[in-house]
Amino acid sequence: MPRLTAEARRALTRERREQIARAALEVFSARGYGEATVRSIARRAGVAEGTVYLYFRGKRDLLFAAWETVMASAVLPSVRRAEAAEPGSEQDVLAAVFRDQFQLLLRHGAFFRLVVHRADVDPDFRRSVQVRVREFLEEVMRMVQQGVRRGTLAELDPEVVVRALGALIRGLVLFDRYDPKPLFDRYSVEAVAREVARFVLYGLLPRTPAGPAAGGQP
Amino acid sequence: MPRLTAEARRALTRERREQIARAALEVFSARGYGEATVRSIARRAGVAEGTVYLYFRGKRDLLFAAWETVMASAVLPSVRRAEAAEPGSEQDVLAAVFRDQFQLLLRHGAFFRLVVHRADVDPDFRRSVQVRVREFLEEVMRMVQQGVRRGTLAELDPEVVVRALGALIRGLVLFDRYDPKPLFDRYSVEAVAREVARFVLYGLLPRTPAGPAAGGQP
Amino acid sequence: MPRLTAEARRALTRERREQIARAALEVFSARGYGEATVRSIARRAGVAEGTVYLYFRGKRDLLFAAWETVMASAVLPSVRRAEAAEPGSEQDVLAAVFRDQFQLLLRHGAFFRLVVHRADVDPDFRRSVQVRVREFLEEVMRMVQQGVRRGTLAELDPEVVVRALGALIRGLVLFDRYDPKPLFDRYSVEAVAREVARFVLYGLLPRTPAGPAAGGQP
Amino acid sequence: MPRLTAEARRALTRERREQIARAALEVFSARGYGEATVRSIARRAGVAEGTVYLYFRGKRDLLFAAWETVMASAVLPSVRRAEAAEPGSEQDVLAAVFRDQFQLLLRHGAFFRLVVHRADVDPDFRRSVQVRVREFLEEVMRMVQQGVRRGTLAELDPEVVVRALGALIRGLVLFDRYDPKPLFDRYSVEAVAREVARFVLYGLLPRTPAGPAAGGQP
DNA sequence: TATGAATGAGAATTCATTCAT
DNA sequence: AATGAATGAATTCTCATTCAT
Repeated sequence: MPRLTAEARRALTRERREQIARAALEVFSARGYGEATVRSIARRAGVAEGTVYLYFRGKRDLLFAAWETVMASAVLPSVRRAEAAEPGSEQDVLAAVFRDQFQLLLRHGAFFRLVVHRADVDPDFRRSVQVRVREFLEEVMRMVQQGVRRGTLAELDPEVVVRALGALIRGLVLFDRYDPKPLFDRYSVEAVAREVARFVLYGLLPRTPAGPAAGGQP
Repeated sequence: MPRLTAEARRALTRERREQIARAALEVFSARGYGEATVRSIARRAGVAEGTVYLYFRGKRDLLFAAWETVMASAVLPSVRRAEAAEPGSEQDVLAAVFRDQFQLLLRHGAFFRLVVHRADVDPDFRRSVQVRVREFLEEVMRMVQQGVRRGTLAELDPEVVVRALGALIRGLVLFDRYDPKPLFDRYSVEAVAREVARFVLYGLLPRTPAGPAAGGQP
Repeated sequence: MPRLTAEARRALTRERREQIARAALEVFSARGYGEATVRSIARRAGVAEGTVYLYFRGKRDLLFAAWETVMASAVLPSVRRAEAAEPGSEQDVLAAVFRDQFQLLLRHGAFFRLVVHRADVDPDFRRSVQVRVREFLEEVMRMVQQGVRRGTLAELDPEVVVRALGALIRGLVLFDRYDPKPLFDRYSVEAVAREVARFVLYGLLPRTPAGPAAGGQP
Repeated sequence: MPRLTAEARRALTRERREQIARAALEVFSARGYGEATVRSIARRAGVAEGTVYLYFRGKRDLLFAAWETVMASAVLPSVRRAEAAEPGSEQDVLAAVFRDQFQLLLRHGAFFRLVVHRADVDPDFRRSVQVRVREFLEEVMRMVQQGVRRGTLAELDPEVVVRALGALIRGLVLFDRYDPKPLFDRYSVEAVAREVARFVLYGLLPRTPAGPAAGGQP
């Protein structure tokens, strides 16, 4: 005897699903995949163990859901937003993108590290991850190509540069935790983003006129 | 009455240990930590299950051993070797370091991804990882500082730059696997190393044809 | 949505616990602690192996539960019951206590022997046993002291006498099994109890025919 | 190439056996049967694990050997010695026997408790134990019967009295450990033996002329 | 004889999943 | 839909025993 419209019911169901998925995200982040138990996820979501199986096929399915939950908190928009909002210098746009990415990765660091590993072990999950990575890379790629076309970026191989930038972003944050003196404990996200942007644009070589790269700048 | 000298015995023991540690490395890399069973490790090492426990305290200990096995294949020396062997341009040294690191990470990619995750879950293991990361970072730091002092490198914040380089190196390789069109499937390690070095030295901004960036191209 | 009231559920849970504890008691009695397997206990209780762990923390916990199960079948009340029900001669009261104790010990002989040993090995379990032993000794002590005060018992050191009686009771039954011609195979519990009471009251020295010791014989 | 005579060799072998059996006794006493490992016994005996199997068929055999080791330290002689050395009063003889038994049981308390339990579980071992128990009981029995014949002991059923005395002896010591205020911590072996002998001879009834047993004594 | 490395059977315990209520 | 008790497969680890040296 349904008292709710089909739509209201579907909304409730979706909400319940998300509630459990969020719980899974938290538990996976804290304990890893193998150590996380369905029971602990159910408890954190405030439902019974059996209930989890009404919304998900099993533990594995919970990982997919947790991943989608994280990705739903906007990876993609960041690039476009940055382009739109800060049409200023190349450097500003770059710094903004860095900042957004850093924030996302920082919030879910442990989970990303789990994902990176888990994708090795579970081919289906790997495909799921790759979809998102591709989307992100394509965005950055477009941006770089545009810069090259406009003449505002050097003619480096975009294939490589794009990946280098991605690696820089993810790597800086994901590995920071293992750093004896973690960067993000000592510098603000803003500051790191600015400095990395400088580095990414001008490289390591000194900019004095005597430097080997001197005069090469417009 | 031992027929073997104490030394010969110790050598055999060490060899056995390494044999099992290598098997653990392989199984962990292929299956992850939770899914790897001591039995499968024993089988791959060609010993009985119980034998594993003669050489290691338990499954967890096998992870530590696998990690040491990987690190024993020289992370650290690579920097010094590069400096010594190629005293030429800054760019050449850098490219050489990149290349060595890439090779190590590529060989044990899945295991590094496991390590990165596992260190989140197991605090003791995290400490074990941090020791090695610190060693590596200190080496690179020395190199960068030297460059700055000599005036051959720009005055960027070394704290940040060092981490950016580390992230670049690890990130490029570790995440390549999740790339829809993996870089290292299409370019040689050598080529990627060269292009990344160019990027790292000169940045993304365009240079005049006379700049040294151009000289790096055939 | 539980179909059963919370109380009904709790009753079922208690019943299940007791069912498994009884099975544990039987298996421990038959095989000892080390040789008893959780699987065999589960089988005897008619449940799956995992179910045991829903009610008990582990094998060790089963031993504690079995011990409480045995002690729940009233050690302590026997003394009071005897005093209340048979207010007649000292000898009759004593015989009644002996009889009750004998019956309890006989029913769970093997388990008591296990307990006596197990308490050596497991300090926590020893404490658990001591609680019950103390309770029993205090009861008997009260009885003896009362007798001395009334002048109906000789002025022996009660500390020693109490323990002698305890030893007599437990010892007679527990060690009977190792007797080549077990006492309790040949005499009724009643008969042994009567004869031991006579011995305990009048000692081994001979008495004149007029002595009360004679009156106890048909 | 035997350098020793067959006899000398046999002596060495016997010594080795005893050395290992003593080690077994110690380890069994400390840890129980299930928890004792052959390795720990070998270590304590100062030999290799494999060596144990040259002298004993297996772990079970070590228990038999430990038991024989204990019994070899004279249970039996005590009664005869007592009779021979102290031909005085009945009470003195009894006290002497008690004393000897107490001492033996106290020295190997934990082991006797293990034996008492172990005999339940292992039928062969039970038979081994019964042989010794029988020997002891027959000795005491002879003593009691003699007393009765001589008219120095009351005409109690000797079957029962013998067992009561045995239970008293073993029980007092074996269970003392579980006593909240252990007797043997507070009284000397001598004192307990004396008081128990008094009890055993005269019983619990008061000896004043007004007492029910009064005048009953020769 | 003596050794101790190797074996592998067996035990306790955990936990994803099912299903009667 | 929701529950959570029950299941039993699978895993880690121990240890008595064997056997090549």
